[in-house]
Amino acid sequence: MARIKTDNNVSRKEVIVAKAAILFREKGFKAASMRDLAESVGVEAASLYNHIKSKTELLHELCFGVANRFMQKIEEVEQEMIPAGEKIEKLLRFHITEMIHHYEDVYVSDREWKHLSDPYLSNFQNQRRIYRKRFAAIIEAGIRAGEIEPIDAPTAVLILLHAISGIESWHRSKQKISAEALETNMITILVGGLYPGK
Amino acid sequence: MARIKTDNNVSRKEVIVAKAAILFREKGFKAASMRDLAESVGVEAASLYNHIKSKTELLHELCFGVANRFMQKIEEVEQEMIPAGEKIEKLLRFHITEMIHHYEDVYVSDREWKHLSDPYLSNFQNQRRIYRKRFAAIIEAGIRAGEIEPIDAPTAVLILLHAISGIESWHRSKQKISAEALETNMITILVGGLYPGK
DNA sequence: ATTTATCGCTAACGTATGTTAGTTTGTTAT
DNA sequence: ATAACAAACTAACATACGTTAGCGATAAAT
Repeated sequence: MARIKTDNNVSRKEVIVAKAAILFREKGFKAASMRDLAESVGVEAASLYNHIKSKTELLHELCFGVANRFMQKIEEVEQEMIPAGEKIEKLLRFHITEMIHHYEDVYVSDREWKHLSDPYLSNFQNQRRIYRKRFAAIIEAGIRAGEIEPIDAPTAVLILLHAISGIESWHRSKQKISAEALETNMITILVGGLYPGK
Repeated sequence: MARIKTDNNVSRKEVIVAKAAILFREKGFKAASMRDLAESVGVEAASLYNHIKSKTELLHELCFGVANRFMQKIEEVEQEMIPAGEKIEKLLRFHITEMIHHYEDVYVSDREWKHLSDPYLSNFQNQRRIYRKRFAAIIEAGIRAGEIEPIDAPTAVLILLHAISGIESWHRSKQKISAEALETNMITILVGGLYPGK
């Protein structure tokens, strides 16, 4: 009987969640079946339920894991005593590296959260709305300080966050530029548009 | 027996496709059932098959409808004798208005094309790749002309296109700014980052 | 060595899904 | 009015899915 391999203090549940992230990204949450997941873990479907409560729990785990990391980061950045532009850049760089290094998790959280069910769904939507509002508040502070081009802050947030999700395509492409080059390019384009002049 | 209403030279199939777009956007392709669709059309599920061949055909219809419109536009723009910057702006404006006015179609085509099946799947992926290459070629021409900041063109394309898909959130939000204001804001931010100088 | 808890297996249930077959109703043309 | 066609219906199919129950095997604790 082939047990689930667990190295390095990684619980079997965490192994399953990690594999689920890959599968959910490839096929989408609905199209990925528990039997698919079981196969990729190397076990029968029913065996998964010794470690998890339901398929949706896997999605919870992924979505809130990601959401919490971003929420923690924005709280950290908010409290620094630096210009708004630098705060934005820090957040963007965090988004980019998260997208690069926790690719599957971020991707799934971004595109599949709709399949959460209440109360997790509303909870997640709330967290998202709050995050965006706080991000927009940073931009607005920058605008009031004359440091940033006077644009609609909520719109800017949407653009910035979605722009970064473009890394998805980069991640899958064969002939990629380096991660650092990618980050530099993105910051150039995105932050460039925010500053006044020219 | 309640027939499907068709005004204005709109075929019944087109009515179904339009309703499918709304449903696929709301729930995702996999999660949206033919029975859901039937209900939203006002008919029994089996009756749909008098007008369409399969559920996937609905997705074909949507994805290639959108892809063809974009392909046609880029061909038109390529042949104009204007600076690269203006070409880019024209394309971006087209993307934005498409996203605003054919919201459901564009959204579904963007997020659900994975569920196409071959040969349509590879076909669609090809069209997408070609479109992006041609878009990148315009940017590169602009860079060579010294008109645009020297950045990695494929990366820029990804960023620009994904940034526009942020309109999704705008579209659903309650307190929205006007469509024109949105377009202006997006162009400011996105094109601003492309030009050199600061 | 024996008990206990963990983990995997087989079998199966209930439900939902896409789709087909065959029939009936409504519309259009002669 | 009637024939012919389009479009709706009912019924059912095969399949796939998430999940549960119950049992055997392995590892951990005594």
